[in-house]
Parts: sequence; structure tokens; C-alpha cells
Amino acid sequence: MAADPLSRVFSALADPTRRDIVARLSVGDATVNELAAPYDVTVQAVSKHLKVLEDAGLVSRSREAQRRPVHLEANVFDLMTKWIERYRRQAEERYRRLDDVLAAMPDATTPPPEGSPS
Amino acid sequence: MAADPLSRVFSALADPTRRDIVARLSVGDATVNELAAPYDVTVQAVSKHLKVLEDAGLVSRSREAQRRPVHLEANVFDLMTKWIERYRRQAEERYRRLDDVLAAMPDATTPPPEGSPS
DNA sequence: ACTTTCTTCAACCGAATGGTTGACCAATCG
DNA sequence: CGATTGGTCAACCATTCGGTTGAAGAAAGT
Repeated sequence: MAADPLSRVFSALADPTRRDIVARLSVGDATVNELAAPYDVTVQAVSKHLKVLEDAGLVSRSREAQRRPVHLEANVFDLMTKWIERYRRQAEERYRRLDDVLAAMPDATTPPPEGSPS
Repeated sequence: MAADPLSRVFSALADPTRRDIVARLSVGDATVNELAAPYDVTVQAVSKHLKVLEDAGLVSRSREAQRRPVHLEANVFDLMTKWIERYRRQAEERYRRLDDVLAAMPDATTPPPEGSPS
């Protein structure tokens, strides 16, 4: 399993079945059997998927009689959005600066790509 | 390789080295050798990482003499943020409704967690 | 033309992943 | 108690993944 939390979250959501499970849990809690019903895989496979989601902190399981209702832990999403936003913003900022440079360029419609030889 | 774009993007970012590469590219374009320098893995390994990022649409390679400058394609992030936001919002909305229900509960300051024995 | 530099392709290896089947635990119902 | 229901654990299998080494491509430099 991945060591860092961010890798675990990204990795957990890299599987379409797991994303689907998250989508369904966003509507409301559900048991393993309920979650497994729509798919043509065994309940054990879904249980494994849930373990991956749980290890990523995306999901928690409580106990209620012999059922184990699964609950979506949506706050972990912030970990990702923060990371994404950071670099997206940085890339956009860089893009903006590049535009400024291009706009400030007096002539040279085709700007020299490397160290410009004076 | 994963079929759907969303899986590819999540999967690509599930690796810390690849996230690091994205972070460095957000500052500016770089060649494979430059990107490989900080790590103690071979250049080929980094080239593979870049292929994964490219297949996910996160990165593009152009040609410039014998160098292949790598460029960050930040707009693909939107794919993820849209997915995340959708379900986070839904989960929060559900949470809010639950709060309303609890608030509307007339008595029972400590709501019985299970079947309430009258 | 030969060499050097930057990069990728191909084959291989060990570890992790997603799936299976079969046995097992835990709690409720008869 | 015994049987049933809901869920997990364990072992196994095929595939994928991240890494290696070695060879090959492609563009410049000499």
C-alpha cells in the first residue's frame, strides 16, 4: 500500500468501481451487500474495494447489528483539491506571466526559443 | 492502461514521483534529463512516468532539436475537480439535511443511536 | 561520415492489484 | 442450541506497475 495519504486517495479513486461506490455513498450510507448488488463481481471483491477506500480515509464502517453500514467521509476530498488547486493556480499564473512577456515583446513575432543571442 | 480518462488522471497522480514532476512542471517546462536529475532512478524510468502523465493528458511533449521539452497541461485538472466537487457537495448537502432532521427532533437531547426502546 | 547527446523501445524482474473460491467469525432468528 | 444472514480472512491466479539493463533512433556537433 502507498505510504503517503495523498497517493492512497488518488489511487483509491483511480478505479471506476470505487468511484461509483463513492458516488452511491454520497446519496446515503449503505451496507456491503447493497453496494455489491449492482456489480457482477463477488461480495468479497467489493469488500476489498471498501478496504482500499477505508485505508484512504474516504469511507468509514460502523457496526449496526450484524450489518456494517459504510459511510462516506467527504472531508478527505480537501486533501486532493488543495493539491490540485495549488499547481493549477501556479501553472495558470505562469501562463499569465508568459502572456505578459509576449505582449510586452516589441517585435519578433516568432520569439527566439532559447538564449537570445544579442 | 485504464480505459476512461478520469481513471487515467487519478492513476497518474497516485504516484509521488509523478506528482513531484507535475509540481516542477508547474514552474516551467523541462526536458526529460532535467526532470530525472533529482531522483536516483534511471532516465528511462522517468521517461515511463512521463508517458503515463502524457496518456492521462496531464503533459505534452514538443520537439526542439534533439530535446523533448515537457509541458504541463493544467486544464485536465478540471476533470478531477469537477468529479470531486460533485460528490463532495452532494455529501455535504446530505449532511446538512441530517442536521435539520436532528434539529427538528423535539426532545431526546441524546438521540438514541439504535432502535429506541420506548 | 563518425561521434556525441537526448530520448525512447524491448525484455525482463519483483511487488502490488483486482479478481476468484473456500473457510471462518459475528450476530440475529427458530 | 442450531441455522441463517452479513461480512471478512486466506490462499491463489493473472495482470499491471515501477524499476532495471541493453539496444536503438534521431538530431547536432566535428
